Amino acid sequence: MKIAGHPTLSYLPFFHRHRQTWPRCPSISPQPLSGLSSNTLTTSSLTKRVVGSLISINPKTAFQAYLETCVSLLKNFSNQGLAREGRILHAHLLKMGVSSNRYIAIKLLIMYLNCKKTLDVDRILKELGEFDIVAWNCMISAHIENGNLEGARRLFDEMPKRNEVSWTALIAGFMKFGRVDDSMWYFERNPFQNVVSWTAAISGFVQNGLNFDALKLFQEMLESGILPNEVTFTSLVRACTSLGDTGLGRSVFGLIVKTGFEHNISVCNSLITLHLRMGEVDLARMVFDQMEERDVVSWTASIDLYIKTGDLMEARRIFDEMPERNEVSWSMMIARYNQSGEAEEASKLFKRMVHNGFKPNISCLSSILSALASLEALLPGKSIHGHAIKVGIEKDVFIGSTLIDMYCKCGQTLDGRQAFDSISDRNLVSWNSMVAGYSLNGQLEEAKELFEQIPKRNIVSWNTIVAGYVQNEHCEHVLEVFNEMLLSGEIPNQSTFSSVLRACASLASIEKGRNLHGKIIKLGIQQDVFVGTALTDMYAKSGDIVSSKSVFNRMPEKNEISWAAMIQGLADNGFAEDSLILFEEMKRSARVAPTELVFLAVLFACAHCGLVDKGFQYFESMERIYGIKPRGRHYTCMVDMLARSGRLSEAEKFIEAMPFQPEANAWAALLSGCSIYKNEDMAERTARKLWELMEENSAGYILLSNIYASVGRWNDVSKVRKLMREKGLKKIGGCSWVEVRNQVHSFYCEDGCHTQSAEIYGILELLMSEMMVFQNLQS
DNA sequence: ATAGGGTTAG
Repeated sequence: MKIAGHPTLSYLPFFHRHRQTWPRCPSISPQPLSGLSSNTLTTSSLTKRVVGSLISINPKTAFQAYLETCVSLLKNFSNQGLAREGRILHAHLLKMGVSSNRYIAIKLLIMYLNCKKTLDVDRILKELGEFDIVAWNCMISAHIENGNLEGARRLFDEMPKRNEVSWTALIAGFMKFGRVDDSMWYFERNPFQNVVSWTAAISGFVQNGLNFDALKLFQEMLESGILPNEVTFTSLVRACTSLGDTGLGRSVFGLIVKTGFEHNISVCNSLITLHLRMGEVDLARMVFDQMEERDVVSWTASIDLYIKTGDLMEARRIFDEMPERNEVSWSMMIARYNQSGEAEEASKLFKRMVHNGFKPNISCLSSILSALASLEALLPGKSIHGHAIKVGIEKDVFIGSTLIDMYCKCGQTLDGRQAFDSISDRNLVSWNSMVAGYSLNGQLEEAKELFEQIPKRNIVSWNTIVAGYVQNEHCEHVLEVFNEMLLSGEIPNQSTFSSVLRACASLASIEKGRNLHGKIIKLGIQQDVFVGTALTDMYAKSGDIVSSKSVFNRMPEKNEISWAAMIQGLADNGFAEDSLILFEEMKRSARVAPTELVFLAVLFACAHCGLVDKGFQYFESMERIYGIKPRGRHYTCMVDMLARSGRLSEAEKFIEAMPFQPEANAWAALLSGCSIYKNEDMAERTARKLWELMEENSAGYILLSNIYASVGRWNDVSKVRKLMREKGLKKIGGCSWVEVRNQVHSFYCEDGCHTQSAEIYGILELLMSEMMVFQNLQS
């Protein structure tokens, strides 16, 4: 609401000093309970308006501003059900002689209605005259705003006379709450059919996702001789946007130009989004540039102009500099940060949004919950959950699905499941999130069971379960699930291949991997970063470093994970020097900075080249140049590096000087160095340290017993083994496997695991005897 | 009566 002759902000300090001269006003705005529940109408905005009315030279404007202030207050009281404050204001208005002003009277009516003061409602209705249709219509709107559709319908039936506004209010009201059939019942019986009622129905269809029906209704409207206006077109464009039909969008765009509505601000706003959704960034920019006037919606829509070109910084600049922001602008920016993987910034922006008095709605809350999920921030997530319960939206699909994600990413699958169960209208995202949540927390059985129950699976469901098998190291089953997926008719995408290739990498199953590579090329998705990275990794892990390099070199886009895979791959395959050369190349040319993972590969390469000093240089540069705090694994790498090169006392000093508790593997690396370089004293010390750390970790015991075994200390070996048995720790058996006719056959240390082991041993014996015969013949 | 914003898999 703009007031003519509104003073500039520089007048404000003056009035702050004289605020007490303003006649006592009933508690202007109730103090917000917390940042979240604050109302958008703040005390300062009211003061500004009152101040404006006082110093305005034009008395007519001042009076208007005064009325508007009262109306804002009434609205505020009405929304919060503050009947007492409302009564005080009513008395004030009576004294000022404006309570009979029709505009004010109607607002008073709505206030009493919302505060459920039926007696006052009846009194005002009588004062206005029972046949005041506007008053009745306002009451209907107020009921609809509160979601009380039956109340609205009752009033509609009771009212002595109805006009086109009454009918349209009901049509739009039912649409707003998803009751399309009820809405159409009134639409068909409406005696006042005009553009507005038709448009209400069309936009209602669009709001409820019935885009095609909206288009059909539009056609019917044209056939019945009613001409569309700018509002009709805005809704129509939105329908095209949701349908994603380029041809349809173009023809509607053509119709708009032909009928001369292309300069309307709302039409342009919807067109910007249409063009952006169709991938026509230039067209969208053209519409935006040619607009004569722009509003919050235009600016908000223009943020995506930069998001489409991948320029998040520029989008943020637009957001910061746009002339006005509302809750949708904030939500949009928060969502974009979250989608770009900048959850931290999203969360910062959310705090600022609440601080600035904006009320986050469902969309915004689900974005922020998603951001908190990736930050694994349980407490803030819980507080948002609490807020959602307080305002009664915890059963919403979007809120519920993001709550599942948030709780599960924080390791709380039970709470996640509770969120899943409480969603009133579950969709595929809810199901997929829950399946993902289970497999993320190692509950693969629960994940499988839930996956089976999904009513209608989509590509994400399949990818989730495939990824679940990979995460939980059931790689041998991944290919079975993948085949099942193919049989179900689902076409795999880059995400699927990324997981399945990871399984092949850990199985070192080169044949399967090559086969998948072929499928990838057939589907034309070999350009994808994730696919390229997974292929590079798979070939490297399977020992085919030539193919690995060739895939890597051909990747049109590389991220930090791609570089890490190649650097690690080279080091693993014994090309440590090449690995370090590649790392230097990455620092020179890549657009991405080295990460923890890359450094781990680099340190590993140094350890295997014996380049201790260079390793130290890299280690030291991690924090100094790149701001990456070395983790336990990096320290272990360094200990290994020193121990391998025989610099045992340095290794021991290094491990003692660590800022946090070392990994068990670090001690094990040192111990292994001790056994290679025969340092009995240090071995004894180190073994004791390892003992202390080895409380519940069977891997540590195994390391220790292996090291004892390697130096022939069999007494100690049996001591360790005995201790393990006492503690109930089971040795994880070694495993080996072969691939025969697309099926992986696994063999474990314990005999007889394979179903055909008897036959296999029979054949083995036969082969052995033949070999013996052959050997005897030769000698 | 309208336009701009939301959740899941790698």
